[in-house]
Amino acid sequence: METSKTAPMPTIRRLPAYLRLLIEYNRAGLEWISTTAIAAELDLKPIQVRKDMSFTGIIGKPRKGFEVKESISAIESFLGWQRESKAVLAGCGALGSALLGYRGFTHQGLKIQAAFDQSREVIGKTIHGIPVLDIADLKKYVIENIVTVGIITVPEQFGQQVADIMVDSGITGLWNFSPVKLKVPSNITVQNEDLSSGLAVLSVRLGENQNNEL
Amino acid sequence: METSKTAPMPTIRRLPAYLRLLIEYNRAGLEWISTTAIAAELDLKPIQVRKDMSFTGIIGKPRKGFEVKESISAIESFLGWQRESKAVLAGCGALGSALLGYRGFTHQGLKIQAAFDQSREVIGKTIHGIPVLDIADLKKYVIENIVTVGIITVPEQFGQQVADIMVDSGITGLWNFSPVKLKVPSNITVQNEDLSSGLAVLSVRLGENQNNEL
DNA sequence: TAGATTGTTAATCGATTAACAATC
DNA sequence: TAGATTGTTAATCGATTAACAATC
Repeated sequence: METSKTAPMPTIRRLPAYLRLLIEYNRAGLEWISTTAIAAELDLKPIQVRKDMSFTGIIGKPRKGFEVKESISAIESFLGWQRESKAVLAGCGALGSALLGYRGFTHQGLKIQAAFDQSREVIGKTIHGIPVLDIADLKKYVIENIVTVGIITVPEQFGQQVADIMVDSGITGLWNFSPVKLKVPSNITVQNEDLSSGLAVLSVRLGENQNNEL
Repeated sequence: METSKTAPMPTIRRLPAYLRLLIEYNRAGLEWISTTAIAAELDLKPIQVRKDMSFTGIIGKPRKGFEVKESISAIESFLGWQRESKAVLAGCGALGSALLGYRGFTHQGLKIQAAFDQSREVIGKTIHGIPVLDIADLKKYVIENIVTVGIITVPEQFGQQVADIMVDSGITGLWNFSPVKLKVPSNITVQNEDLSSGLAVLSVRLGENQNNEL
């Protein structure tokens, strides 16, 4: 059976920006939004926004556009953000702590329930209201609490090790902020975040611009 | 004149990972590396690595591959990472502080010289060795120190305002971590980092896998 | 030599964009 | 009604991959 094809990754990556805008519109009391408006706001082409929206299954109305509230639900549901996934975070350094403090995740289907670290100095404490536990207890915690997502913010050299523990505990989704290519079984979903990629793009584009200005 | 075409963005985004691997190889005392090896390590196809490498201008040797040291220079030079760009960071919250603490930037052509904030509580202090100044003095500082890159880690509602100040000060590259579409003149390079995009991809892929397992 | 690896040209694949009829 | 906007099908564009001769 040929079900509706899964959305292209670039589409998936753009949806959160649409969602943010829709929520703003909703807060402002607006009931309809056109892809023309979304595109203008986000510096995209209307046709692209329309294509993207179509993947979520929502249907618009000629002349009016899309119902704001309905679109919010459609995107949230498409992304699986209406129901929360339980997550744990390993590595309470600067970046880990920053993520623990990010309140937006609650609206993005992610509930960070506990953080883990090696260091005596943070174990037992609380960061932004989230308890920090001994990393030795991670497996037990994950099994008892049916955690599905693991966030990895440990230093590079511990990345693989922590991933192994998480996978071994039954976690199936890894959000990896360490600059290591993790080796995991094929049934595990890994999403890598790599700041250097973005910096590389910035650097190259800055260089190009400088040349153009000569 | 048709100079060598500029590299595709996906290529640029992959180069830092190659660079990291090459540096590891170099540290291990290895002198040559093949694209086959790079690909195996990073879970890519050799042909893709070869194509990517070709954009940096480096030339390999049949049967041996690429000279490690030479490749490091080639990528660093391609990315413009051998000479440092001066940067300032605005917004010393959790994320901003985390970035200030990231030591890797020095090898990636980025020198964060100063941080700026609104809050009396942090102004005058130092975060990871970097002085925090009053955001009111940003313009003066940027002009005096010929800063070219601005890192934006302020809360959403201040993003545009801070970008305006930076652009007004003469900064030409913005690395934007606030989830706002910045409106800036066309000669300004903006690189947006958006955590929600990555989370969206993770969520969707996790959802797909769950379905497959039923 | 044999064979691993390179660099280049061509084919394929997938995402974006254009075109346009349908709708209110 | 006129015209803005939708949804869909087709064309274009750009990145990835395949094919293969050249090299050491």
